Amino acid sequence: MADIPNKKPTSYDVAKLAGVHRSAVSRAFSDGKSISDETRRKVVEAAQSIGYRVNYLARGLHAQNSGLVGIVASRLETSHRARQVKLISGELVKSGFTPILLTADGVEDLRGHMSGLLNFNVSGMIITSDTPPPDIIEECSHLSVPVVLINRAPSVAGADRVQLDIKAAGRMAFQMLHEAGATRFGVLEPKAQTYSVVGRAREFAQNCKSEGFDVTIIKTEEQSYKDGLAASDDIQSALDSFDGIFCTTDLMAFGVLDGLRIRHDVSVPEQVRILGFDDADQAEWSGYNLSTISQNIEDSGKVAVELMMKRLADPSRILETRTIALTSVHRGTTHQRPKF
Amino acid sequence: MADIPNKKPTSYDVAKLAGVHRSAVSRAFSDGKSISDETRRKVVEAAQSIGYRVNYLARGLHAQNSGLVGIVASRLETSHRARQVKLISGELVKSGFTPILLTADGVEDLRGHMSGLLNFNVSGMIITSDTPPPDIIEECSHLSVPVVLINRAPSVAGADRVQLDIKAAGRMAFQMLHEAGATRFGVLEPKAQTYSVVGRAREFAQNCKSEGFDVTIIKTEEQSYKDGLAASDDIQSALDSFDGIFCTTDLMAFGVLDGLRIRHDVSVPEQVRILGFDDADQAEWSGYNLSTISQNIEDSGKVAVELMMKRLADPSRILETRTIALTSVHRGTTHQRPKF
DNA sequence: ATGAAAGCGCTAACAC
DNA sequence: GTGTTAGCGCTTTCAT
Repeated sequence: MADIPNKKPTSYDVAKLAGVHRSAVSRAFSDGKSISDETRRKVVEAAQSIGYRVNYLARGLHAQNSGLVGIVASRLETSHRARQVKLISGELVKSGFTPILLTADGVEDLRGHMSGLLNFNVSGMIITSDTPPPDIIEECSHLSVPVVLINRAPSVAGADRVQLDIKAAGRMAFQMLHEAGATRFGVLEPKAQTYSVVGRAREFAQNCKSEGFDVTIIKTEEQSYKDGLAASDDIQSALDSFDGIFCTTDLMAFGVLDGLRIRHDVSVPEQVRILGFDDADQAEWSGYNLSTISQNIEDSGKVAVELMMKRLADPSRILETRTIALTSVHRGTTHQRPKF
Repeated sequence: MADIPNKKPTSYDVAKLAGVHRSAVSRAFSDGKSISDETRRKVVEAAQSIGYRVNYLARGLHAQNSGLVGIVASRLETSHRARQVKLISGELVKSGFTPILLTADGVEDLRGHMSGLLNFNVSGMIITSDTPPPDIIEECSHLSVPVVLINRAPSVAGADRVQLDIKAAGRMAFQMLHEAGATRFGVLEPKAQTYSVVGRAREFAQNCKSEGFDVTIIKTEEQSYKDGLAASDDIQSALDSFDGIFCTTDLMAFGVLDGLRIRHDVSVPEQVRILGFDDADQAEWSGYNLSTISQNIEDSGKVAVELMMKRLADPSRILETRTIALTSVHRGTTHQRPKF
């Protein structure tokens, strides 16, 4: 193994060694080609001996695409997103693709990344960061590169999408809190435009109203732990107005819980019921035991890849939006004290 | 628009449109080539009008590599790892590479992924899952593909590595707990072989002993929240033996804290001081306020990419191991009650 | 500064 | 079943 690492061996080198033609080498490494067992054996052996491997780049030059698929994700550091990306990545690999992961926090990143991915002749893109600018979506569809959007605003056309059912989310949140005995509702709504988060806040409020209850919208800057912590002050300062709060992300719910219990000595769920959204890993930790709504991201990963493959198979098929089921997760912050 | 998405435009199409040769198109899109402003303008214009983009796959066929870099990560769903991957991915992009993300939970996955990456002529790989089998490392170095290992056992040669200073970690953990007044120590050590985690447990124990203190090793199955929770029972059942516990991952520390406080009504840090490791996002949440040791993963991402690029530039340079600085993070579980 | 031509490593269509 | 021959889209000498 003290070889000088020369140039990488090519199919030509293998052919020479095995005493066959380059095309035989190619056949040996592709399925369903007509080649004798004997030849294949010789080729594989020769290949192994010099450490040859098919160059997918060269192969992809011939096929119209590379088998690479771009994933663009934001806020990868959150439990929910990380799990989602892991799943998507796994699904892609399972289907024979190779995932390129790019993280984008902001539309400009996204645009740059999508543009860059195009240069790699990706087979498709799965976006779970921001909503891509229409012109770049346009460009993708022009180049027949499937784009699948996960939980992004339906403001742009030209992409398949997988989405949670926002209306169902709002309704489910209302019901869970209501069944837990709440009648004076509050909901956390981030100022930053995150379509899906803001959407469920609105739907929730809508539900409360149409059922004849009061709702207070508590504005937050963003949608993370510290925003929930800040919101807990608002809640405390008007505690009489609330006995049920829908925190539109689990992260905010954790902040609210910590703020309420530690800063303000408010007891959950006795004084206020708290409901999250996402079913982050921490939701089931004993310290939180948070009731929440789960997005079934296992499905969403599968579905995203499925939609991509369908469009790959038939680029002219009608645009599809698939809805992901929600599951209510009843834990300690809505019904009773956490039990251990 | 309603164009039929034909084949993707090639440099030839652009050339024809701009009235120049294909090579001029190539020059227009590479830096530092001699081409007149006038020609470049024409080319760029023509390219834009038909939506041409350089095909990196074809380009990479010529250059010996693709600009793709593989990242193989395990346990992506943990805050620590997700942050790390995000950073590495960002650093790579900043340096002009494109990250392929593969998640591997287990050595067999790893082997398969590394092998697959080789087919893409990746410029390098950054591994932060398991320790790769020697033969595949061997193959990489034979093909002059740099491999950088992050916090993996030094049992294999042939790869540059970035590592936290295990000895320093053990010492720092001892000091932090000792300075917080602990004299009867415990340390959580996962059975599963995770080099870095087990290593710091051992070093910690070593330090306690050499300073003349008792240490109890508390075995855990793995290294996550539920393992910490389980360990809290062991701690409780021998509470007199402990007043300072080093939880070798933050995740376990959270479990220990929840178990101690909720299940067993033990107060931290009065009865027992708790120290974590990683500085996960949740460590600074008010509910935990966990004292811990931070790995400065910002650095580790940068350094990993740097090592990769250095080896790319000079494949024969001597193998390098870089050590990442540690920072002690004093919060509420070692010194005093959390304040708010 | 530009065009011509060769070739990166592989696959596919065609003969035999 | 196997060899031959064209390319896939791009870059890079080498002339001019």
